Amino acid sequence: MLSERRLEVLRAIVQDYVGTQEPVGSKALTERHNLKVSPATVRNDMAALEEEGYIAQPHTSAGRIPTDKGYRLFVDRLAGVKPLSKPERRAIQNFLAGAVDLDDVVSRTVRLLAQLTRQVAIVQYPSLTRSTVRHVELLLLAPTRLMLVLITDTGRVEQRVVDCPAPLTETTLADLRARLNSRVVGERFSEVPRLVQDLPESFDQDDRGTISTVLATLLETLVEEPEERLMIGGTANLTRFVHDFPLTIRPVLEALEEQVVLLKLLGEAKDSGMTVRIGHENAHEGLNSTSVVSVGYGSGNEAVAKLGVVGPTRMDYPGTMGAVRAVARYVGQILAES
Amino acid sequence: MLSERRLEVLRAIVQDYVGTQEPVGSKALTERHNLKVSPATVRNDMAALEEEGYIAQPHTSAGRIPTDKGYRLFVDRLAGVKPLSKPERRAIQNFLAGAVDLDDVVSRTVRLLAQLTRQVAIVQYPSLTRSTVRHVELLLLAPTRLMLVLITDTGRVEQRVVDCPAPLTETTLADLRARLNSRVVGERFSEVPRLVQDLPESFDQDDRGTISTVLATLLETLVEEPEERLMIGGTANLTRFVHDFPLTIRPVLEALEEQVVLLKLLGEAKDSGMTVRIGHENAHEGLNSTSVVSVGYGSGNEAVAKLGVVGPTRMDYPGTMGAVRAVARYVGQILAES
DNA sequence: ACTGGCACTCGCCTGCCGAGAGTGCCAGGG
DNA sequence: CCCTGGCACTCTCGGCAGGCGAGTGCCAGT
Repeated sequence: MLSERRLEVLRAIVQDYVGTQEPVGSKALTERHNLKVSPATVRNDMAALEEEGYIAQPHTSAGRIPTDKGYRLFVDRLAGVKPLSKPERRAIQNFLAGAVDLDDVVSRTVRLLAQLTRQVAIVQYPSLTRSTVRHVELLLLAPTRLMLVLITDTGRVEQRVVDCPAPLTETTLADLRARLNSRVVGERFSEVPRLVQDLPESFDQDDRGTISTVLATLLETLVEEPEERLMIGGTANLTRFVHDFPLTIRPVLEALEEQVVLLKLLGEAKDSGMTVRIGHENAHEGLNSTSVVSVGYGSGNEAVAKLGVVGPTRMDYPGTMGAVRAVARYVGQILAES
Repeated sequence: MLSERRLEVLRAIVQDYVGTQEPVGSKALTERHNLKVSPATVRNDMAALEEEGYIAQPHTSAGRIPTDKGYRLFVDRLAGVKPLSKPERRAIQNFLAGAVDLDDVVSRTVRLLAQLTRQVAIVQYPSLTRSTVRHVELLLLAPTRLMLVLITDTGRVEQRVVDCPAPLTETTLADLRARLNSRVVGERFSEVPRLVQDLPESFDQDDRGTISTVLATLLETLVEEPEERLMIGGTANLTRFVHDFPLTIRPVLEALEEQVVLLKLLGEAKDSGMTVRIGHENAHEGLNSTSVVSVGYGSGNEAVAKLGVVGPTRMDYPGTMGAVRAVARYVGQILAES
């Protein structure tokens, strides 16, 4: 077990390294933090910390830098979440409140998060699966071809073209539209399959096939993966770590281009509470030198999607976590209001 | 006026420099291209080209590199557009044909373009203003609140919430919906204002205010800036020019994050034909060391939006232009079909 | 008008050296 | 037993000098 002071030394190393981006030595440590001991003592502690794998030296006779394991301990036990200042919180609220539609909310959130953390921000669009239906619209494009438009309470619109096995009249369509809406409006997506199950039976034999097809398409749209879309921003912030360039930045940019990778990344995060994945804890190889801080957000007390930031492992964890948490909270508020 | 051979020398310099990324000297030139003259002669020509500002040397006793002016001449007079091979064209068609909706078309186009050119791709969403109306839907959300959904022939869906001055019945709404659609479906956006002008008059006095409000919202949606949305991809390709890093890459990434900048960038391009903007010809400062190749695309014979790529001034212009043109053509086809 | 030759310039690479930072270890003191 | 000061050692980094080679400009000759 590590003594209290050794933990203190580790904390000091992380803080200094995050600040200066340079390996930190024993002398500098005793000067900048008022540890009540001499450099020599700190050296012994550092040797112990290195032995345990919390810190490492890039080469002999350089200072120490934290390892992934060191950051992990720092995040878990040594640091809290740094709350934002009042003015910052006000600014966030005001900025988000100006959004005109869902796209705008997401895009503002991304910009905000990127600016606050000075890192790459990722925001998932609110998921369908936990949303409720606001309206289902059916439009006849051709006798055997119609368009299905689904509108959700989060303001999202999904459209699908349906090819029908048999022609459909405007009257039947209007009937279907009315009955469908009366059953599903205001309901959770997860409830819809049960609610429409027996709908085809109440129609003419001739139309049942078509109606089943339409309903099948609707259900398909509803269960569609709990979110395909997301938005990222702040990639220019990657250039701030000019040091280990461009070997690090290349794979990161590549990873960020793959929506699939990012979705998996957010998917791996816990559903509730904040998740921090440090360095090699990230499954994707390109992100092995980055950390991902993510959290769920939602309009009610349940998360409907996630957001987060990607930055170098040497990031300001308390500050980043504070910003991510605050943004998630305020986005949730905005979504609840609209 | 430059002699034929000097132009040939310039072309050779551009080609070699684009290939090797290194300043090219007189000896290498005579070896790699079969100019029928000696290095000494080429040196004289180079001196003349430098005098005219088409090439420059980074420092004394290094080879020459083309200037922006040199590239300009190269593009305008010395190089054509290199058509893609048959297999490449097939691949493009197949890849785009797999798209399921408009978002998918755009996202596939971006990926395709980025991959073909190995540069950063930008694709504007098809513009509303030149599209035609496929359907207008009106949904009552509350007695004095309705949602207007506009569906375009390019498969795009726009939605607006309208607050009405007076309550509206379902019957009136259905009436309005029917009359509105019978007038505008299949029409160009630009025609719509004229076509709906006298519509309020045919309704009850009480409803006219509301109907005018709805129509106003519709018209607003129609004239909305000739496109706000676009998609970019292939930013990881920026890391291929590791040389003048990161001084160049930083401002470029920043510029790419600003949708406004990109829209202006595409807006500056000619409406028809391909536009190439080289280095300092780009208004935005961050893009002074890049070239932008852009072209309009559309479902008919008119362009409804633009797409292009951003790359270093030292790019393979003929190849890039060929890829951009081909992709634009095939996207147009896909849009026309759907 | 083109060519070969020649002297010259300059950036890049290499090896070398000294300074400085940081370490590990050890013996001594509270 | 833990902390401390001292000391020798290691290794990186920056600066400097020298050699190499690519490339140039100029000039005299064909």
